[in-house]
Amino acid sequence: MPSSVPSPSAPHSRQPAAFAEHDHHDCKGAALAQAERMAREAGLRLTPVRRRVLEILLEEHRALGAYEVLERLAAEGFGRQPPVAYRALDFLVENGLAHRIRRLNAFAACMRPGCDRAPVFLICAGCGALAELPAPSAAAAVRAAAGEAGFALERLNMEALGTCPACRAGAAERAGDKPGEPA
Amino acid sequence: MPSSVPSPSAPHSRQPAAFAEHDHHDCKGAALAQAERMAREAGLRLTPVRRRVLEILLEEHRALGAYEVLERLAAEGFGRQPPVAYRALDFLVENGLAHRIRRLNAFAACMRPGCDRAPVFLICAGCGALAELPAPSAAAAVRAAAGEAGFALERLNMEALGTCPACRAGAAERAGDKPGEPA
DNA sequence: CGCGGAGGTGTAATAGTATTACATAACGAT
DNA sequence: ATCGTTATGTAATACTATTACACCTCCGCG
Repeated sequence: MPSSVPSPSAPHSRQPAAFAEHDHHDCKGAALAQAERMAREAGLRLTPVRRRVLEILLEEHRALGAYEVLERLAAEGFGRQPPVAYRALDFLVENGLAHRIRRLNAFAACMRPGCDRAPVFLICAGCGALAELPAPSAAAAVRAAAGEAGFALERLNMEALGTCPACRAGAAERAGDKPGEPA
Repeated sequence: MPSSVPSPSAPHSRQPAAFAEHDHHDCKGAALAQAERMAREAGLRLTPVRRRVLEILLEEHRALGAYEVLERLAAEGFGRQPPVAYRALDFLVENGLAHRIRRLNAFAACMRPGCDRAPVFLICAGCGALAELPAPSAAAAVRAAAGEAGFALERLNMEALGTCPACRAGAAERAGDKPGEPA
């Protein structure tokens, strides 16, 4: 039951869904619908394996390893060899429906298919949650600096490790109930 | 002989050393000296293996896999098991003397020990050259966005894939001598 | 209808990257 | 000199990813 975190109020303004309470069934459905629309328009073949992999990735706001995905596929009657998972994952990444999180050797569904192609990924070291944060100004700054160096930029990946709001709150509690920054 | 690329003039203004002609012996020596100074000041133990690994990384402006490093270590009489390389590499990364390039599953010497802890890495898809580009404004933008989301950022990694000035020039030539953007 | 190509799915085998566990040796401070 | 700590070395293994090839299905075309 991913949508039942009962903490009462959202303490921060522009949190990605991954870090906030939300109706995950909706959030998942919306992303999937958007992916399907895109696929139809772009003439992509969202076959059963591919679609199922996307659903699997959408089930949680964290990154899954290829072998983790593969296990679930195998359990459902799909192939049980690594290429089955890798091919579907590569397809999704290639077409902007999923992201590869290199720091984790893992994959995550894209929460904004069609939007920002160079978001920042926030990885919580505490709970493993993964958020996709739009940061156009960061991407622009990189583009500018690269251009000045004469480098033709094709792909950009930004990944951050840290602590999500919930885990910060938890840590602060355990450290002695003063909600300021403990250390 | 890494310092003998005879192209006549530098066409761009603020190129990192990796993309420009330069005296590599100097560049290497400077980075090593700076690393040694830092180690002394911080009380780090830059042991023979560690120092040698740093030298190996400094030999070229590209990222080396752990096993590539290991091979050279083994050939020189150091241990021949993976942990030998990984431990030294981890030490260097941990202390800001090297970087892990996740897109390549590889490691590279830090060209500015003590400076920017969150540079952007430019990876040339053509020749494999790797440049470390300071981009404080990009890092700042990410920090700001993360902070707004209530995320306590600890580590940030930005990696870009593209084409370096030299490879662009080569490609343009092969495509028909018009130095503008071909496609 | 039968044929042929393209792309997709499946398997087997293997390559490449990284870690755990444990023994030994070097160092640094009493 | 001795003890705790840190570093080095090995063996074994876990985890991640790719290559090579067989089959099959879908589609367009004669």
